[in-house]
Amino acid sequence: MAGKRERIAIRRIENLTARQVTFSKRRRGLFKKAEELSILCDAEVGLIVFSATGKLFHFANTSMKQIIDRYDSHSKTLQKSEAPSQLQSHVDDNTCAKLREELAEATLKLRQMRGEELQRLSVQQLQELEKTLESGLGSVLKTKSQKISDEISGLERKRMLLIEENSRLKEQLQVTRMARMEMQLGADSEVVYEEGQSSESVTNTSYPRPPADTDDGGSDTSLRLGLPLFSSK
Amino acid sequence: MAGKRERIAIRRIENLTARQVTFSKRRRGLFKKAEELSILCDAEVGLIVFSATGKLFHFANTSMKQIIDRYDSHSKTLQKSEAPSQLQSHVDDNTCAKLREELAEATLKLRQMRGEELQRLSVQQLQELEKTLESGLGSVLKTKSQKISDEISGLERKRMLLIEENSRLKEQLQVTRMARMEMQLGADSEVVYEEGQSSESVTNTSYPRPPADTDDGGSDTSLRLGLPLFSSK
DNA sequence: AACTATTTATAACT
DNA sequence: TAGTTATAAATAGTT
Repeated sequence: MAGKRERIAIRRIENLTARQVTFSKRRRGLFKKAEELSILCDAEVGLIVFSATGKLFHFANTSMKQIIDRYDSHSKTLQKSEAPSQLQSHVDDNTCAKLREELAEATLKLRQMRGEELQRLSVQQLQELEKTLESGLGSVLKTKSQKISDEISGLERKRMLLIEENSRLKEQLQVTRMARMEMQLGADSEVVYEEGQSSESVTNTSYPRPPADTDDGGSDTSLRLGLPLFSSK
Repeated sequence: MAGKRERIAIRRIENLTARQVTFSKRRRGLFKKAEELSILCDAEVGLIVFSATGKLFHFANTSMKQIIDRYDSHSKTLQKSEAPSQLQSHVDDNTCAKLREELAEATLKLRQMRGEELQRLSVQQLQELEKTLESGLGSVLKTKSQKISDEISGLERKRMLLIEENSRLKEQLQVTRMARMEMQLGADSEVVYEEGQSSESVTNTSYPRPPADTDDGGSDTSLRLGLPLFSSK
């Protein structure tokens, strides 16, 4: 009997067994797709995977050496073979290396803030991280509240404007109808019945269209902006 | 409506346009899956793809250089300097620019996670951020609890060992004193007073130094490791 | 690029 | 580790 069978979130699987099983399955799928791409589209594909336990898996439709060489010749950044050639230590290399280092550091911090790679941290560091996250979360909640509040205020303001306009229109309509009624009083005796109908309609504002179309459109826009905010939680 | 929509056979797509379209679609899918594998299973993944037209696409969750180096050290074949001299003549501007871009993005994300630069985010994005932060915070708390629990267990274990050793030492001391007492009973009459002092000391374990110094040092170490955990909250 | 009918991949379960 | 199945994702053919 199957339970709930949903897509997992893309973050490190904490359970060791589950992680290994998923690794096996997805690795197979990935290599299959790599091979298919190389065949279908006449592409040169090289894929290297090290499991968390350090085991190596690799695929190359031509040869890995060839692919790596070709990669090197395209992105001339991953050089520095152990000993011999340190000849080309340009300023650019340093800049690039520094950038890479900073990026690696930032990426690690991001992962840690997302709850990954925490094992290596001390309790002290974890507490600092916790404090940072709580603070960040607080700011986010505050900003979100502010934005929602702003949107609500905006909608309320628009609503008030519409209500005002509506009143004005009702008044105008009333005046118009009164004028028409007076005109008709002198020419037709059935006016009384017709007036009752109209008066009721105005009071309930239940006529399909107000005279001005532009305001109706504005109202629609407001609703479209506002509603998803609360349905997406 | 749609006609027959079957899986294509896995062989080179002859039609150029179809091949290019399929390449685009499948390449995206492949890279996505490569990234997912690296995140989900904590694997090191490097993927290099050259299109039929010679364009390079690549992905590495760490750094391609690191992965290739690791691959080389595993396959133990094409290490050393294959053709490093011509490759390293200059750093690819694109790579450097890309690095800079990625770093900027990572830095922005970090700042946003810390609660800065939130104004430009939509409510939707703020909610995603909130979810991420809550999730990260949960992981941090979980990890911290685990670590503290581990430390407590370790301390408890050490404490038990010390108690054991303490008992053993007391016993030994008792035996030693008894023997000494017996020896002195025949030679000196002042023994009774001295014995009373000593006996009380043993019972309270309040003498400055137990006979074995090594154990005392171990105890100090435990305390130094343990106490800061709880005073730093 | 966008849209779907289908095929695949795969998460949870055996 | 390998199979099964319900469901999510990818994608081939089309617009």
